[in-house]
Amino acid sequence: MNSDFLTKNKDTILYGISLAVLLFLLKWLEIRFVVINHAFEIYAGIIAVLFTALGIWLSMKLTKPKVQIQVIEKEVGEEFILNEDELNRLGLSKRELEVLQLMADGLSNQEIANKLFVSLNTIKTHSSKVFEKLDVKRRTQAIEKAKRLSLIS
Amino acid sequence: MNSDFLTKNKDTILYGISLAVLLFLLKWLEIRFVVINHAFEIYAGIIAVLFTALGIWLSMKLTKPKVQIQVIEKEVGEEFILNEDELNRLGLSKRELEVLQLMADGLSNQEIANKLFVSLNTIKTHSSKVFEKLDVKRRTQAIEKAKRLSLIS
DNA sequence: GGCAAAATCACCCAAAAGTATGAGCAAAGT
DNA sequence: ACTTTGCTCATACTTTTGGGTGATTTTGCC
Repeated sequence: MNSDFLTKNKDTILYGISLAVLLFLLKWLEIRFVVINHAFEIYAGIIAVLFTALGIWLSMKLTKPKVQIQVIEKEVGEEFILNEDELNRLGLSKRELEVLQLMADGLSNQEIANKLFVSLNTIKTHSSKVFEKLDVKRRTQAIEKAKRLSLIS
Repeated sequence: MNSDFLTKNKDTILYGISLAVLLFLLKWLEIRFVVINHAFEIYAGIIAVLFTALGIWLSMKLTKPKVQIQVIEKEVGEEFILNEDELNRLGLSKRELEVLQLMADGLSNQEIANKLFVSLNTIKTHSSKVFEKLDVKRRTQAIEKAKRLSLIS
């Protein structure tokens, strides 16, 4: 309760104390400059600066810092993530998957063979194994199914 | 350039003008209270309040609002939207596109012919036209390119 | 009606894809 | 040593795809 009061009115109390200090200073300077009358301008300038500083400090305490929230929307792409579960379930080997991906990229069997430094026969063998494991009849079916199951990109 | 200077130094100028006004006021009050010497406290209190207000106002101007950037990731859906521009550019007819889609679905030429109630020769003709317009050599290339260009789903 | 484009169809042929069968080799596991 | 798995390769054959040529019909626009 008591500490609530202090916390709640912290700024008010601080302002009050600051003002009291400054007013005391003002009074003290007033007494001095009533006596030494020719330095009146200096006295006035001092209180101006002091109270400006007080105002700045007070303002920073009173105003909550403005937080401007800027929202940026970032589109998340279609990044391909291999479906390892399905891959293991179907039992496709690394080589078979490799051939399947190149098939989907539009390469002919001979082109795939050239790219992988093997013979055309090897590619035909892998293709057959892929069709068997995917239970399809032709490459277009294999590609469609492999993309659907996230086996290839 | 001139307006740049004004915009950039807006706060400084305003502070300067405010200070000038207040100093003028201060000088004016100074002249009056030199004459009427017994109201010195009132004069001191006035400048205190005025410069406090100036400080508060200045502080609000000087502090920049904090900018907090919040990034929201937005998932791009899988919804197929036909790329009509590309379709028009390539000049694919409705029928050609239809055949291309069924090709990508994994159907053989004969199966496509059956589905569309036309002869195998018709499908072969449409295929050839599709390959020509897409500048590809085989169906796997046609499919890959058509998907890339959002012509088929 | 005339014209161009699209759709449909036929036929011939070559190339590519797909099937069937078999074999060899290396690595890993039992 | 034996078995299993994956990769590689060959041969013969069948099926499908794709290119070429040509024709007819339908559709849409002026």
